[in-house]
Amino acid sequence: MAAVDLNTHPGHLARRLQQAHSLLWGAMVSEEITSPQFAVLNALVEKPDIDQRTLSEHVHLDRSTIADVVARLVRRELVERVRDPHDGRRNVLKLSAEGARLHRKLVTRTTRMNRVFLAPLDEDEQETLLRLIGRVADAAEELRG
Amino acid sequence: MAAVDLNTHPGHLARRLQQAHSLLWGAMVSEEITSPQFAVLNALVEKPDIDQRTLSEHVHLDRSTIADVVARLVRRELVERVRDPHDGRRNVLKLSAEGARLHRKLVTRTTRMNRVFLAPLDEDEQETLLRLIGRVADAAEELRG
DNA sequence: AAGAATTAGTCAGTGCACTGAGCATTTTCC
DNA sequence: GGAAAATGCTCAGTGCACTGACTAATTCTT
Repeated sequence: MAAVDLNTHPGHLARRLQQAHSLLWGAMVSEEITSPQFAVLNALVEKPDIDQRTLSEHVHLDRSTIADVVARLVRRELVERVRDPHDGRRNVLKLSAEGARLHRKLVTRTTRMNRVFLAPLDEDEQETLLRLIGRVADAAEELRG
Repeated sequence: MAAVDLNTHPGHLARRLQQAHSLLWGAMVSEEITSPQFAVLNALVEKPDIDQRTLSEHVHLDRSTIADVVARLVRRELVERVRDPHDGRRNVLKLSAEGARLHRKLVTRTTRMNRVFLAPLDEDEQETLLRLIGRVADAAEELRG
């Protein structure tokens, strides 16, 4: 059996896309805070005082990964994590003042970065790309959601 | 500053896409061999006897990561790695018989999996998605290639 | 031919991401 | 009210992916 053309494999392309993105992120947004960490900060701006499970649904990461990412943000004092007094299983999360400040700064940078990242495509193509990826990801997550 | 809609962020979508893919891969293709490992096997079918650097260009992974992935394939005896007698810096890689056999088996499975993964899109949309991702990834890799 | 520069690979360190097992705390059901 | 089920989190283990520092081998330059 002959070799396959990996450029027709969405998984391979997705990995390349993500990799290219994280490289550009490091150059244009932050070397300290990663894209998943930003996703967590952003979710906490939108919904303060949520627990880790709810957070994990919001940013589409599993509980273990969330625990790791949050631990790093806590270590940097960007997020506070306290046991919920009403339910001893939950950790309640909230942004620190520093975390909120950093989020504000990164929002403008990510906006700029996204423009550069998608610059090879025209407006319509950009919109199409985001929509199509969203549909495939939604459907696949549905399969074992 | 208000929170941002992560669904307009290509990096976040790319991560979700890749994650969803690797989940489906585990279910439909193999729990033993990962998608990057398959990419390496596939590259060695196409170009036998290449060294790790050349391989890393083919599958778009950096040298450290390639070394890890190849080490796992060597451990499973799917790939052989020997020092190039003509150039003592290089490792020459080749598939074992078992590696070639496994590659054949996985090619049919990945084809089936890709169909399922992209099923939410019609033919045109599938082709568009792959083309657009490819263009963005190519351009971004170009920036610091 | 000797020293400098380049090239291939390895290694340590960090971070993302999953699974599966286990622990503690609710909640549910009798 | 107490056993069983469900829920939230943690921990160990594996794999991908990068950077930066290092080693060894080859090639280039003079």
